[in-house]
Amino acid sequence: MPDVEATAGPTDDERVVLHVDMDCFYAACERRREPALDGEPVVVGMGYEGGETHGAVATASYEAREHGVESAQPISQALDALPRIDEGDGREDERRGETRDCGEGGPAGYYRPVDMAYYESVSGEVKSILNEVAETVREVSIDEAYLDVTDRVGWHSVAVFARSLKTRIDEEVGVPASIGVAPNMSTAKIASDHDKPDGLVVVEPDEVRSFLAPLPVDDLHGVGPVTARELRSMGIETANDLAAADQGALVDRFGSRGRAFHQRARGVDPRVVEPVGRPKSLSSESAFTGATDDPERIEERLTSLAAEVADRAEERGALYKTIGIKVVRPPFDVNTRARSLSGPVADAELVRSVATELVTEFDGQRVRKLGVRVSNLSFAEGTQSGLGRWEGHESDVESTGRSAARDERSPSADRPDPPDGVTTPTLTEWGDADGSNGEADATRTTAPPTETDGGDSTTALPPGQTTVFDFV
DNA sequence: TCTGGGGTCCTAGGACCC
DNA sequence: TCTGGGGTCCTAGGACCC
Repeated sequence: MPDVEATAGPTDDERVVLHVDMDCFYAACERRREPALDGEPVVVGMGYEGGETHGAVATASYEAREHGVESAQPISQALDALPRIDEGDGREDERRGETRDCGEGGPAGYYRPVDMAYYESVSGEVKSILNEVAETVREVSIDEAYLDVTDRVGWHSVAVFARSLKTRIDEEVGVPASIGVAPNMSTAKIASDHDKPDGLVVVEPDEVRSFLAPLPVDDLHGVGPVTARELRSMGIETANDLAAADQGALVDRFGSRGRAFHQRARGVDPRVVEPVGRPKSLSSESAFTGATDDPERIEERLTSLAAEVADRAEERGALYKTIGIKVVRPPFDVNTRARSLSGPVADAELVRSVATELVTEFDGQRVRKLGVRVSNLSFAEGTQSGLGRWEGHESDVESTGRSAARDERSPSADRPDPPDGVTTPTLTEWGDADGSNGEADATRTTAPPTETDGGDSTTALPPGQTTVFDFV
């Protein structure tokens, strides 16, 4: 986070920031394609399949929330609070108890599994409207974005502007949004949340302090249950208390976050609205139905997670230098292990083999959830097809001398072997905006690849043969 | 409360280098 | 053998967000 002093450009008072937050987005999407759900309690479950009881609540409509269904709640618990409506599709017959017929009286709701592909497409429609009305848009998540409209709208007309944006999203896309307007991101975010659903709250610069003052500290972005509890133990209950607290004491207790809390409680947030950059990591995880210590199930699951992650990295043109796993043991013991390579790679088989090796530490232990993650990402300047090409990059070898790991997937049949003693560049450009990735390895070298020429892809490797690779 | 999945950022200690 | 201090990278864990 930049320092206040270090931030160039307009001061807080001069910026006009919108936070657009879709209301119960997943449920709204389900309603868009199934209008019969309008006005009904709708629960969208993650890791949930129709008729089942496992998984967790991703989104509950306000009607469902009224009956005690909450976000992140286990589906089994949601079903206790709000039984499932029997939709007569036959799936319900196998289940016991939780279903209630519509006519039976008592509240009941519609349950749907998450359909990310569909929600992404709806989100894309919303985001294209946002990008039309503002020059700077930061897409925070599938259902949330910040807009800086300082150059387009003044405080006198921003309410009208926001109102018409809401209407446009509703009419053109068919999902409701709440909007908060304020001189900075932190306050705009709180404002959008302040009158949900279908809210519109404008906090002008001279109202910021009084708007924030009475709010409980939990309402601040970045203050979760743990921090809120600690703040309360310091006698700090509201944003006003936090604003009045000694910043030094907050920093002592919360480190760098302490200063941000203090500032935001005072309505100061130096962050500038800018588009999100490249991802920093990619991961896939998956829970077992009940814990398992069966090595085959674990291996199998790990293999498919590794393939998923490698696929997604490839789609995005990402190379990774670190491969890691996550192992969650009952009751909820989270363990992570990671290993860094000597250079960035894009190699699905390597992800699998490293993940498999890392998980051996947990052999014989019961596992409830597994994850695979790649991090330390770097990106090719152009497309993935530019990776691993040797021709024409001799000069790069000299200038970068980089320890690029060999890219097993790259076409190599017609590629001349690199000269002895130099490394194979996997990228023509190492453009990382901040130079934080890769550059540090510039002086290190790795022996040229010695493994067999795998032909055109890793599939040419015999089963069980892993890539020859030296770890740091 | 029997807890899903995909991320970000921060911290702390250790290895290693100069 | 014991003494620094600065810097970077790596790993593991944790809080938080949607």
